[in-house]
Amino acid sequence: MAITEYFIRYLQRRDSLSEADLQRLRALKTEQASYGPGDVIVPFDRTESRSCMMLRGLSARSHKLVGRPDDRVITALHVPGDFVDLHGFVLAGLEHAVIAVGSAEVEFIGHDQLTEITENFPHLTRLLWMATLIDAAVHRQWLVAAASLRSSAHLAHLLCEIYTRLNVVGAAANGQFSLPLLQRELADILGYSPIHVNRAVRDLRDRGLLRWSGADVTILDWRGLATLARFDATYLDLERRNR
Amino acid sequence: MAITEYFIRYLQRRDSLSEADLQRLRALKTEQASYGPGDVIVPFDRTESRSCMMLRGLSARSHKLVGRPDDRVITALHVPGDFVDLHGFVLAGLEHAVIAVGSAEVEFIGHDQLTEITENFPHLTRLLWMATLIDAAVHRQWLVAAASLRSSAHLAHLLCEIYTRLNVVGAAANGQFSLPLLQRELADILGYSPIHVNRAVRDLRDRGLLRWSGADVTILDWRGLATLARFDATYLDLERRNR
DNA sequence: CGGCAAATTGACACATCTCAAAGCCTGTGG
DNA sequence: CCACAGGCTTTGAGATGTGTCAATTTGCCG
Repeated sequence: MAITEYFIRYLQRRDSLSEADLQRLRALKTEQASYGPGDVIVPFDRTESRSCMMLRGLSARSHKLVGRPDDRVITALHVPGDFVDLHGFVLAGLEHAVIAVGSAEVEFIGHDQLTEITENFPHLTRLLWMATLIDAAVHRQWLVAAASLRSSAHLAHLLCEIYTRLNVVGAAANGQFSLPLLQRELADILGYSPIHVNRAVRDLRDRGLLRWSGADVTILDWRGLATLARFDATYLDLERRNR
Repeated sequence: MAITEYFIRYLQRRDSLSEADLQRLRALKTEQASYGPGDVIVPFDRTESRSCMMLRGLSARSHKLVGRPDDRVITALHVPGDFVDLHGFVLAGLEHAVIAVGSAEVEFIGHDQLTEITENFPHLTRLLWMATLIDAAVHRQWLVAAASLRSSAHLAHLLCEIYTRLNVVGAAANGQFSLPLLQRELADILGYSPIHVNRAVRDLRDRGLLRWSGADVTILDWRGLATLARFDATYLDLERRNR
């Protein structure tokens, strides 16, 4: 069972891979698994011995709140090609759970293989490190968005980012993509109430920026959406360079 | 000029360092520099060839907003021992500036030395990686706080975190620490207006949770403050383990 | 057709922002 | 030692953004 080609595209968009790096990646032993909407992919647990990568669909990092079992906060979304909980390999474990958004497929990679890569493949190690740092840059951008954008613009920013990330790995084009997020889940991501998310969605529709029915989103006016969101993709680090 | 002992304490709190690792760290060639309040330590620039570590004081990651030159958002605070822009080594550069909060001293480390570490010191490499991942966990926690806490509790969470991080490296004790942040800067961190920050500070004072005058903060009721903020230090990954 | 979950809408309460003004501290020059 | 200036902090009042609750509509699936 070979590692997803999405991840290789993700890396090749940012650096070139040597033949040895490519072979090492393709030789990874993985286990595949499928999940339905809301299923827990990686439980909140600090003893996991493998990390997972998205193959198909979306996943989210879901934080429980102490003393409020009904509420949760989603701090990240992951698209195909993302190495979702790579950080669980270096840290003592996860401080949150990873759940499926819509139906999803993932591949698990044992931490022993990652340790081996850090011992023998320094360049590949830096690229894995890079992947976790891009996640961190996304976190920072979400903080910037949360602090500086009102609801519609904040939602618009999320949509610009997700579309761009899907587009990078070839999972979306022509402004169209599938976003199987409930408005309740969007609320957990943006930090608003579900009702307010609804108003933001309607606002973007009323402005003629997009069409959105069920899970199908079509961006009608990219320029307008990106301007409203003050979106600038620099933080996704899409330059190709030696690392 | 030797690397800061703070960083070694930071690492030793989370893993044990071999004699070889310690020697490599202490042999790092560094350049030291001092800054006054508000000075730019690392400009917004994608061509920096060295990374900096906090020696004394605080620094912040400051994001400019497109089209709003007067506003900015601060997405991270760094205390002594933090390897502030280590991620600039692996990424194409920074998407933000690093500025001094109060007066500060830092040490710069050339990226060539970091590359050399990734080639020859896999365990040390994983620890550097870990440091950047703890920063990412802090970002996530800030997102959780922003989405789930109201102003006073949100401010309380920041104070609990900064005190804990200062305490870990031995830069604060007995609930007392120096926080040379203007209320305007606190506003840029929390995503509130300076006026609202002021009301939050007053609220914490009125509840008898802390004393705060100028840059001097004394936490009078840690339990109360942590409860209000729903603070749980797990995300700072303070367990000692092999990585 | 019926039933359920999600999406949508309206009305009102609460949180936070903005603008304006007053009070406080500190450094400087007389 | 005092007077002053400037920046920061503090306070007040009204405008805007967002949350909550309740009800209705929509869309999917049995």
